[in-house]
Amino acid sequence: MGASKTQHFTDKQNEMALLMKALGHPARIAIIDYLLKVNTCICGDIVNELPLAQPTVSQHLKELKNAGLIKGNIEGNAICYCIDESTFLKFQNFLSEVFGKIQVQKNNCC
Amino acid sequence: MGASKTQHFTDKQNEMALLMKALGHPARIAIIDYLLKVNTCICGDIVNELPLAQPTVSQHLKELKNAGLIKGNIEGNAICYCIDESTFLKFQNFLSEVFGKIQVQKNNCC
DNA sequence: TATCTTTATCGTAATATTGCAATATTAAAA
DNA sequence: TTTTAATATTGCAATATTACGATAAAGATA
Repeated sequence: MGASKTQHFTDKQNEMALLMKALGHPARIAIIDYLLKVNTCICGDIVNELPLAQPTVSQHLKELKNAGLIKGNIEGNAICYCIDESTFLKFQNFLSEVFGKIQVQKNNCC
Repeated sequence: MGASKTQHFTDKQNEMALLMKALGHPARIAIIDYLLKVNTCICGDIVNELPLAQPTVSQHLKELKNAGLIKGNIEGNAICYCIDESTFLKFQNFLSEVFGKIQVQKNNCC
């Protein structure tokens, strides 16, 4: 089929999965890496940083934006992109719960 | 095309993306949630916990196993699955770096 | 205004993912 | 040995993703 049966899962599970999926491509990880490295908004040179054609980069940026992981504002004839910290913090909270449970995992037989 | 150009990205970026991708489906998040909830290995009732057919669940389990997020051992005529803590810890380390950089992000214009 | 620069969108091809019915596999139980 | 139970694999259809050339859109610049 190809379409996930999202209606059968909790909102939290779906939300978590969407964030993970948005980061589930090396180009999008690279974009986030870059935005973190420069530690500021980027108005213009993301395309040059990636080994992909401009339409492809634009598409990846769109997906990150849809997931709420980055923000983009029009800035003259360029677009200014940066990390959306609030979504990352929410993501971090999700993951803290998960990792917290892992710490106390016991009785493994595998 | 449909195939990612993984060769152009760093090993770390590709590794991170694969883990994210493996968790980028609500059914797989639900499987991890369940394994964490029961806090032990599960030999048998994962299929009943999910609103999906048995072959579909089996496929999701395979993907989680390929990504190293869960371990599975043959246990009689059942399979015993549990969280692979070492992979999650590696994942957590990756993410700690990312979230650490987010904390000090400044000069945002968006 | 005409041109340049930058980013987005459209269209399309190649490939991947999701889901399940049917079937296979494997070991326990009868 | 036959049956039962649990999980995996195969095969397929529907849909999604990835990538990019061509083109559009929109502001800057000459």
